Amino acid sequence: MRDIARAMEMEAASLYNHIDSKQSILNALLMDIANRFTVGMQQIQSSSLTALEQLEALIDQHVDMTVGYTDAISLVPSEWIHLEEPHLKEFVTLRKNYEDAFKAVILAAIEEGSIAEVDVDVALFSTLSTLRWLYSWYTKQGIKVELLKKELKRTLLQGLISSL
Amino acid sequence: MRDIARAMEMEAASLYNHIDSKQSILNALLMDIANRFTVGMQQIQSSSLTALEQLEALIDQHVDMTVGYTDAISLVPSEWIHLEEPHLKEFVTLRKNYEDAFKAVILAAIEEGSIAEVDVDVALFSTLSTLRWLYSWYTKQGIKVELLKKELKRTLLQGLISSL
DNA sequence: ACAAAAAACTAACAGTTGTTAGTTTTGGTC
DNA sequence: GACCAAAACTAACAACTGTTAGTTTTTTGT
Repeated sequence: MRDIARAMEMEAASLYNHIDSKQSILNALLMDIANRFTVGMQQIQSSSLTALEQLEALIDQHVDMTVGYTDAISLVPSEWIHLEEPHLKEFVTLRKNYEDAFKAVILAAIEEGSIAEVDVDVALFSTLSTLRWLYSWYTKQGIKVELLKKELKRTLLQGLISSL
Repeated sequence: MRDIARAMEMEAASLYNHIDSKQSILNALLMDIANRFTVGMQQIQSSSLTALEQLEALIDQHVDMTVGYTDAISLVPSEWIHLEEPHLKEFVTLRKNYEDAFKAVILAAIEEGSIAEVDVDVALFSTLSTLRWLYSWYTKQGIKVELLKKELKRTLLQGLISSL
């Protein structure tokens, strides 16, 4: 809290005119991110895109979120564990729902024949690992957003796309 | 330190009959992992395997390390940042060398024509993201090691393997 | 059985943590 | 210019952190 205060050029105690607690900051940041991903997933689900196009849209969404909310998104891989109840349960539920929906899109893509019959759980884990860690990597690179989206879709999907 | 002591059924102060400091524990764990990966990379590099086979051997090595040293390996993605100098520099150097060697294998695989002409940096980042986060995922699954290796190689490489 | 070494213990330290209470300053409205 | 709320301040709290000093207990080798 004293680090945050110094960055805002005030005393630590003054922060409490604006926030309830340190916990509430973590919660606000994580919930904002979780809600944005949830809304984005709903929009993609209710679209008329093919499953493969939905997969591409999901990758694009992760890139946009990473570029637009880099700092908050850096909390997602590890820091969510420090949430306290009931916020922890709430966050884990949102994340589980998102993963289930993501998995359903991969399954639909297999069924429509646009990607190979891979192990869905391994594919989901592998894809999300890359997308969740993007924030730590893309800042070091001088890569343009559109190129990043293109190369990421190529790397993540080309492997999945059936070579039949 | 008091948590560690409780797990070892002793007082926190008693730990210092066995270790120098909390820092030294982090350093010992991370250096052991870093050295094992470095040695493994050297063995693979000096083998007579093709570049593609070397890539497969690297994936197998990550799986073996993840299963064999799950706890210590969980420190690698995020906790290394808390190392103090000179250990921090030492660790970062070992990691950079490993990444460079990994990248060289991907490049060699492209040159020998066994994988597609992908963006090497994106492919390296994507592959290492998955392999580094494996520890957090595989314990939740009841998956057998050999199956995990097979499916992981399929997911990570099939995407790379040229469909010509 | 005894001396020496190893490893446990109690007690306490100095520094850091998130936070509260009470007070003073700032900035906008009548 | 007075008034009031918002937001800064100072001072301090209780809990927790890694670690040390000094002491007692346990283990080991002769």
